[in-house]
Amino acid sequence: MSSPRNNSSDRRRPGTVSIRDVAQRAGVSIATVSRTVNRIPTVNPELAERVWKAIEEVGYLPNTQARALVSGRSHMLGLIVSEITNPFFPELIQEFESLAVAQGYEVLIGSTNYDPVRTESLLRRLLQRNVDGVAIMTFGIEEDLVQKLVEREFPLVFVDAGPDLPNIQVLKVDYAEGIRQGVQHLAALGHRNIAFISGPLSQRSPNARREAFLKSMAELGLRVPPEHLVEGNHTMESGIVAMEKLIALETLPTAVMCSNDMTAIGALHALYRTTHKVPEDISVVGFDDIHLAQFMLPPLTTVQMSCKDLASAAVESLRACIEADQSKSQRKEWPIPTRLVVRQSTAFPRGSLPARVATASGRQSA
Amino acid sequence: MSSPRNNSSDRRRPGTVSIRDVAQRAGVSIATVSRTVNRIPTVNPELAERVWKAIEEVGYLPNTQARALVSGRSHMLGLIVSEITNPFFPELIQEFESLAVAQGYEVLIGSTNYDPVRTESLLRRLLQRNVDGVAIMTFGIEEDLVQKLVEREFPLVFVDAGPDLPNIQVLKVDYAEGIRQGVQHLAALGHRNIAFISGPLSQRSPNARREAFLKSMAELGLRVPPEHLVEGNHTMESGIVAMEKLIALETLPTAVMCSNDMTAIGALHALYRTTHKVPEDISVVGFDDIHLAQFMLPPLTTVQMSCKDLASAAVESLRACIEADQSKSQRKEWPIPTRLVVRQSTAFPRGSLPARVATASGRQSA
DNA sequence: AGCAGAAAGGGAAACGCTTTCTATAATCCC
DNA sequence: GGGATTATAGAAAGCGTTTCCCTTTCTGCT
Repeated sequence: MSSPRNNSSDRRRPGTVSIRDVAQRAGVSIATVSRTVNRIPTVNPELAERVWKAIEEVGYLPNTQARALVSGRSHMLGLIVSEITNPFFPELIQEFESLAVAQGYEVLIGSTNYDPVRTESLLRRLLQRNVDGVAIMTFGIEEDLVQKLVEREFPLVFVDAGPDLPNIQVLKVDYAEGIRQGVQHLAALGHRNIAFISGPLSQRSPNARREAFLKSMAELGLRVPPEHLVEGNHTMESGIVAMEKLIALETLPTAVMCSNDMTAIGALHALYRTTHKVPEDISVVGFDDIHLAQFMLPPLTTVQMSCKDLASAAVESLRACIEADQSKSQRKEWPIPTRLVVRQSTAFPRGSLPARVATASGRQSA
Repeated sequence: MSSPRNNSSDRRRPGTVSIRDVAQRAGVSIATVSRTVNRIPTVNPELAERVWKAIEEVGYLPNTQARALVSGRSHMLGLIVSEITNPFFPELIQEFESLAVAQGYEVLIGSTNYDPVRTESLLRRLLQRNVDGVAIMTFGIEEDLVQKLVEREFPLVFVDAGPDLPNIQVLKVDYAEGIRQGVQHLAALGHRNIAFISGPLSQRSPNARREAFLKSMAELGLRVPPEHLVEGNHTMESGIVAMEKLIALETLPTAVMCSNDMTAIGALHALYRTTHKVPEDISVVGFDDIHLAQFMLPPLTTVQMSCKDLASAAVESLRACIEADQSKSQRKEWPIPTRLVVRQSTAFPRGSLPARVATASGRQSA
């Protein structure tokens, strides 16, 4: 009882039981307990059983910090998003988290709110917490900032583009395909005047979306006057403002594509408030396919970018990177497909054939 | 160089620098470095400066795991919410996180999705990660489950009600006040037939909201027939379904209160699809005042429960609990006020004075 | 001058675990 | 049956910190 290191001692939080308590209870050494817990095959099955029983009895939970300290792996992943209040991201977080947990990782979440200062301190905090890897799913980030912080080989996954360092993976979203489908869908309905409300052009991904739009239009020989390209910031409010700008033009475009769904929802609101009817007066297409999109009035036609795909590629690439046995896993790119989901916010432009014939407007009672 | 423990040694992740590297560089012992970092006043200012310089030069970041191991504090807080995809919760998470970070805590987030199994494993994971405290902001949880897991004195904060254990704090949301304001607002407009769409009644908080509604109605001598009380589950989908049930009744109530905003938004959709006009045909009141509420069509009248209040009470109570020097901080209750925010989804019932006179319907162009 | 007490830095233990190394007992082969 | 091999368990060395305790050097007082 006077051993210098007796178990269940001094000032630990009451109820905390350590590996020593289990060892004592089972009458084995702590090494054996550790091996049992980690299912190392060299431990005698009978002994193992005794250990498990002891674990059960004393209610032992291995201390993750201690584990992390000795193994060098924290089994935590960082997840950085742009804005947690944009509904796209909670959906992404949910997927990411459940995949990560299934692989035995915990997730530390951070939202940059588009603020470089916040972003930097966020990343620093994550590094200090010894996360095993970070997914930066912000659709645009100051790269030098990252580069500065992560000179060491550190598992990192970006969306669209990242610095060219070892261990850095990139999820390449195929904006071109989904957006082309959207443009072609509108063109097929007869639209010629299609406007685009972009995200913040200081960032990479919003730019890529806009480029994809312009390219798709060019392919069809459709001109896009500069006043039909308005910049927003991916929030609903900015969608409202942007749409109001378009409404103020002499000639309203007959269709609008938006860089994300929240923008499209804002656009819908602006149109509704000014008694423009969607899709009769103007068609609207979003991007992301968030859950809310199908519940809009009318249900929103949008380009789907599956968070499932995004999340699973992110988790998978990080895991591969982390668990790779020093075999330098080459920087790898993971393609993320996109595709158009046609709902009821798009129809023939006014003046062509009656819209109702071709697409349900969704405004009648069921 | 052949010392058994030379710095920047073997298989640590390249770039990782420990307290020893700093000590060597500054020509002091690791104890001094530690004291410097922790700003213990007994270290000579000149020496401290040398140490800080060395820290800067080698790029030292203290290892949080090691710190946690020895100090017994992980400086992490758990935050459990019902459903991260319900927009109320990201708003709450954001507030909670920024307050926690300001206090030097990191946040581990979990979403139960109303699944007791998930909840249990979630809580277990958090305990295993040695979080210093957990905020269970789920508006309803199986209490025995918690009781079982948290027999030890462990800082925990609940919404509405929790088991009566030491170190357990409760945020008492004053549903009565906000809901009474809502009911009285409707009654003052002339409504007599007011329906209520509740949340899942298996949980505590939805129940409290419903009770508050019934009580407020009773105070005014207003009867609530059973068919005007319909149960949902706080999702938009359930709001749609619930509203459809009300619409199918022989006589539509003239107003509906909802247990949360997502339900109200669902109700709005159901009404819109069946060509009922809000607020002319029927008034709708929500609860929570999520960001989206003001962007509904019409902007939603709702009872505000400030996430700021909720988050700051949660963080503050946990912090107090954690940092209390064993002085048994009595179980404390923290009141959270609620209040009605009148927007444009409520008006005189049809048949009374013209609604437009008294309340802007918000449907005209600005 | 001599000593008490303070100031300040270093040595080393401890936190709870993993893992290597070593010791013992059991098994094998000729 | 004896030496060599193979299973299996324990001892102990860390992992990177904090902190207790001790030593050394001063300062001040009689």
